[in-house]
Amino acid sequence: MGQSGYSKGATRSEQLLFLTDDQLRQGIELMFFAYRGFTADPDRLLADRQYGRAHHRAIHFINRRPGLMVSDLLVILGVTKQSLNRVLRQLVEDGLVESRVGRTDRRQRNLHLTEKGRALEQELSAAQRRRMRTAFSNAGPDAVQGFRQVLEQMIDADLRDRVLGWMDPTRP
Amino acid sequence: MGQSGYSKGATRSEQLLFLTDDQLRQGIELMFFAYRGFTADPDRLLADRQYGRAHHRAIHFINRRPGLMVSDLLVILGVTKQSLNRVLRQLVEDGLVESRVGRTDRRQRNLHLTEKGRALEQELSAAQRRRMRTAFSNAGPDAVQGFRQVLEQMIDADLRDRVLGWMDPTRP
DNA sequence: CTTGGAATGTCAACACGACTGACATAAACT
DNA sequence: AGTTTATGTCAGTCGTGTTGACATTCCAAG
Repeated sequence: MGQSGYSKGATRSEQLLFLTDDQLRQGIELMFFAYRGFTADPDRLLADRQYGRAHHRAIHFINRRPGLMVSDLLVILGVTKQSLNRVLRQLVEDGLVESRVGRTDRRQRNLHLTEKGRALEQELSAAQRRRMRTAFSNAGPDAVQGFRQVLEQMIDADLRDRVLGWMDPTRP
Repeated sequence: MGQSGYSKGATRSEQLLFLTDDQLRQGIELMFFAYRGFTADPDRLLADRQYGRAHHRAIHFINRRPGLMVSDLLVILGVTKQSLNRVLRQLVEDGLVESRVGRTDRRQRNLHLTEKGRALEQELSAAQRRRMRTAFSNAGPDAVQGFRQVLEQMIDADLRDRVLGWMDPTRP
């Protein structure tokens, strides 16, 4: 149960009620409105500093994996190097990110947050965690488990395994 | 249970494990990656026709509430009238949307999809539903219930009630 | 050692979708 | 008649994505 999905005692048509077009549409609209809320708090903080979501994403993942290479970040973010490079250049110029030449392969650049970068990261993620914590707390742990299961399934299949293992190393 | 959240027999610290910063961070990253997947299919279809997500959103909500006014759409989408107007003008010019003068108040414009507009809407929403259906199906109905609970809580509090009643009229 | 290719950076041009500010028009309300 | 509301429009700016072309650096294979 749980994993496979059906509550016991339901008829076949009742079992599939959660897959009606109307339920799916509500799920779609929920994703739209929830994502707006999800990004609202960091967006406000970023706007003050003339930054956008792209800067937030770069900062987030550099903080998560200090020393990661530009090429890794490109795969994670799914954008072109030109697009990422503009953001990265600003962050380096502004002293939030440090780009160190790789030790073994000196073509590579290892990215690190500076103290100033970590400070902004903390501010942004604290705001985002606050909303996530309230949502999780109000919904309860069982709901959180379901939330995770559905979102994992919504990720592109060819990215899913890579990304999930990356997010949580204690995984199959 | 469920609503209030705690599985019986768990200690207080176990009960709150789902609220650790690490769990919250994983939730945040999951939202990022899942939203990319969520928009990927429609994005491809839209790119072929030189449209973007803004067009999709307008088409979606005009289809959902035929005859809705521009001002309603502005509130739902949370953008400026200038931003919406550009998109709307294109859709009208391209013959996907019809803008009819209001019967009672002739300042208002009631928006409707044309046959051509409905055709594109169907194509876009079919692709998006396909992914949502697979995700729901793989995760199961209990997970879907949790998914909905968490996402509802993530919506801005001042929008939540309005939007939820709007999405599902069979609600408190 | 030379050559090929990978990793990275940069310049230019462009598209899109958001924003602000200012102004226009028509219709409704008072 | 004057004000407010609903809508549309023009002009400018910004952040973020794209393609295409080209340069640099450096590892690795011929």
